[in-house]
Amino acid sequence: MPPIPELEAIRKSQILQAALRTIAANGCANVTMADICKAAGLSKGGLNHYYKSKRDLFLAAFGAFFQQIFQRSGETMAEHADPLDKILSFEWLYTADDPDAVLGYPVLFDFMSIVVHDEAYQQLFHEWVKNWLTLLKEAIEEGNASGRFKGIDPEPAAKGISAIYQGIATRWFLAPELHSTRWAVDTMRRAIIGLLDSYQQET
Amino acid sequence: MPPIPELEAIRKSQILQAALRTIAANGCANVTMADICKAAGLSKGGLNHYYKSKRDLFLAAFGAFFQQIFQRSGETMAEHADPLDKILSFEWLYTADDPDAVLGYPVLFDFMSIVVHDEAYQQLFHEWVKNWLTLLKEAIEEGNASGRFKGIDPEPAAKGISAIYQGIATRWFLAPELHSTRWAVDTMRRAIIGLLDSYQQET
Amino acid sequence: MPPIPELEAIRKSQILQAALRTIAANGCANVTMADICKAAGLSKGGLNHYYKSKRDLFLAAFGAFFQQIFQRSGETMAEHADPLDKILSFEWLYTADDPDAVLGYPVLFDFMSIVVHDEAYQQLFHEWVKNWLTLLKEAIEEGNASGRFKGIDPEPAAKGISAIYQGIATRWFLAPELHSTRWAVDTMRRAIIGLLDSYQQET
Amino acid sequence: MPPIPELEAIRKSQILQAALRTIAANGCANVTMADICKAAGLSKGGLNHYYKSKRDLFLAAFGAFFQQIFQRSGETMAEHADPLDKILSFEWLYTADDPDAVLGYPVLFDFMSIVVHDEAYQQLFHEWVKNWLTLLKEAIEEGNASGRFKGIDPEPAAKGISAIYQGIATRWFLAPELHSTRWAVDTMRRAIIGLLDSYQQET
DNA sequence: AATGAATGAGCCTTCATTCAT
DNA sequence: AATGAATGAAGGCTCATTCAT
Repeated sequence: MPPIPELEAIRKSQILQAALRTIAANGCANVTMADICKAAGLSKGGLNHYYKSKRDLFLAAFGAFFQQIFQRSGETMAEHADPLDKILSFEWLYTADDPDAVLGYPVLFDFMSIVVHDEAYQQLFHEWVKNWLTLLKEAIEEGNASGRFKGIDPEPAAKGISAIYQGIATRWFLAPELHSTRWAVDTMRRAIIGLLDSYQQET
Repeated sequence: MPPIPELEAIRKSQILQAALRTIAANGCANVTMADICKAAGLSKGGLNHYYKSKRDLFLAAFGAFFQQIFQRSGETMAEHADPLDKILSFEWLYTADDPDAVLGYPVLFDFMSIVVHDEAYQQLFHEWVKNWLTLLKEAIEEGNASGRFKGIDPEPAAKGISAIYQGIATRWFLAPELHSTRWAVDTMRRAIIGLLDSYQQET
Repeated sequence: MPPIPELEAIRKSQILQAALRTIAANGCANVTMADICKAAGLSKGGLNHYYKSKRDLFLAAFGAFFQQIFQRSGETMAEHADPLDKILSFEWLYTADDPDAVLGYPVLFDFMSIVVHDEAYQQLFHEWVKNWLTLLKEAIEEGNASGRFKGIDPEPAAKGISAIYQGIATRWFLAPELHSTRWAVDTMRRAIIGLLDSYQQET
Repeated sequence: MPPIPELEAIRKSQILQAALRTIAANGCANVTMADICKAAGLSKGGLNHYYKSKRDLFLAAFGAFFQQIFQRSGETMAEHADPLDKILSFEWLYTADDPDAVLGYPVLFDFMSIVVHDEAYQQLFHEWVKNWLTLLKEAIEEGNASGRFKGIDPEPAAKGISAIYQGIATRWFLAPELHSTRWAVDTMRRAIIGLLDSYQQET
């Protein structure tokens, strides 16, 4: 009988966070199990006790990552009352000193490059996108219901909003010399508002 | 004293295209030099004669890739007279049976995941973005000059357009079950037009 | 101060039988301590409590194995009155549905491959052979005494009988498609009787 | 174009013999690829050039081993004219200073312990047995034809002879303190002649 | 008596790179 | 210009063993 019943959960979280940190720092392709062991403060065998293979560990780590991002997104949205404000609430994505953002992008880009060739990763990506879309659709429907929006079609609009966030993020993160945070936030608002307007139904 | 002076150029192109095909098919992290040799129909030594290291080869391959995409973009733009049409002319990016698009995305996602951790790749990304922006800015300025647009600020608008293209492409390519080509094209037009409108100056 | 003094003996037997089952199923080279733990229904630490190392455990397991086979052999022999019948009583060795035979051969072949390189195993093999020879020599001497045999030299004859059993067993077990049980039993009888005859002293 | 066309065959033979030497010396279970590399005078990568995996290499090594033994057996048999002499010609198997015998047994015992759990090895064992049987059956049939033997059934007799050789070899090699070469040769002759006699048909 | 978390040495395998020809 | 044999470092994974509880 283990002295600490939650030990497994604690260790797993420890390992997963260590893995994400290491991936963010070095890039998936350059991360070795030894790196993660060191970051997690565990031996090879100790890590193996919790995750049977590198692939297992990586999938779990990415899963945890998306879980965190999703939770953060929901919380930030909930801080706003106005539906449009909710939709525009993701500007923390363009905050250079936000750890979630700064650690998240390297992980995300690595992840996407793997998605292309790996079905299990595709599945994860799928779920993440759907989670994000759910949050956005709820905000749009709320706006439609309250009269704040005029019959915006939630499905394509949510997908468009999410795509815009990601497109701007890509530029902002990968070519910061060319794309200021100011530009990112400003462009995001313009493009999203423009897109939403295009869906508004004249009465 | 090469008997055929162009041989080097021919071989290099042969190798580069083989590398790109292999990268697109397997993903950078899974590509071995042996794979590329096989695809190029050359031996290890033969390949080594032209590219001294894997890194050299990959950088050259990505360079060639961006060169191709840039040329394609310019040509497609030039087919249109209206500045807005030029700006919207990249919808071939969402064409499932376009070889440039279909082979291009895997390469691009791999590329971006490396950019995060590699300065030389950052440099390349930078140039590619700037090339793309130049094309877009020219179209915007042309529209401003002709009165088609009303004083749109070319710099941020071009960056925004380019980011929108990429954001939608990411979704369309990585989660095709959720994002139809129809949605991609439609959303791209709505978002870009909305963005441009937001920059139009009322007189 | 063990609450149940026999517990140690019970546990050890439990472990040894589990080890033998596992060895028979997978082959020594493929057996892990974890396999044996699972088969024995014990944890690593529990097993370690009784056997300090894999080597210890294996030696004990093989010892137990030979003990079982020896006992079985003696019992079977004792069922027969005639010395020749006693000598020929080992045909259970060629019985496909005899658990001792079917589980025994994999263990035995593994054992012999180790004997070649390990002195402690050699010792065990030695003892096993000697035990077997003792049984056979007793039967021969009994036959000599009763006049059933005519001055057969017990030592070399017993060794020969034992070797014949084993040679036929090897073929019968490892290449059953080529060597039927019928052939095994028939050949064993012919060869052993032929050998014994060759030792009979004409008067 | 390789300077020495036979290089591959030479290297492979080099590697195979090195592997057999190492297996004979240490036992399959204790042989590492590094051991074989050292014995073959090759690096890990060099060895990998010729054999893609340990399993591949081992199968090839055992194949070569049986090939050698088979050739040796045929040659030795051919030195004798009389069918019975041919059949009894394998006494080199009990020669302590015969390299084929002394190196061969460790390999053979290792091999048999693997046969139990591995189909590919079973196949090899099968072929080896069949080859051996073919040699023996030819001699028996020759004896039958010449009148030296009287209608001995070649199939079961050959199997019996072969089994007797092996049974005696097992004892002689694994327990040499108990089984002298003199005993081995003598017992082999007695048992084989006894067996053959049992097959002779009275007229 | 028994658990199972943790260790770390060791092994097989891959692969970029070199170099004699 | 081109081949492919050879190198050796590095990585993922296994597993016997230890030990705190």
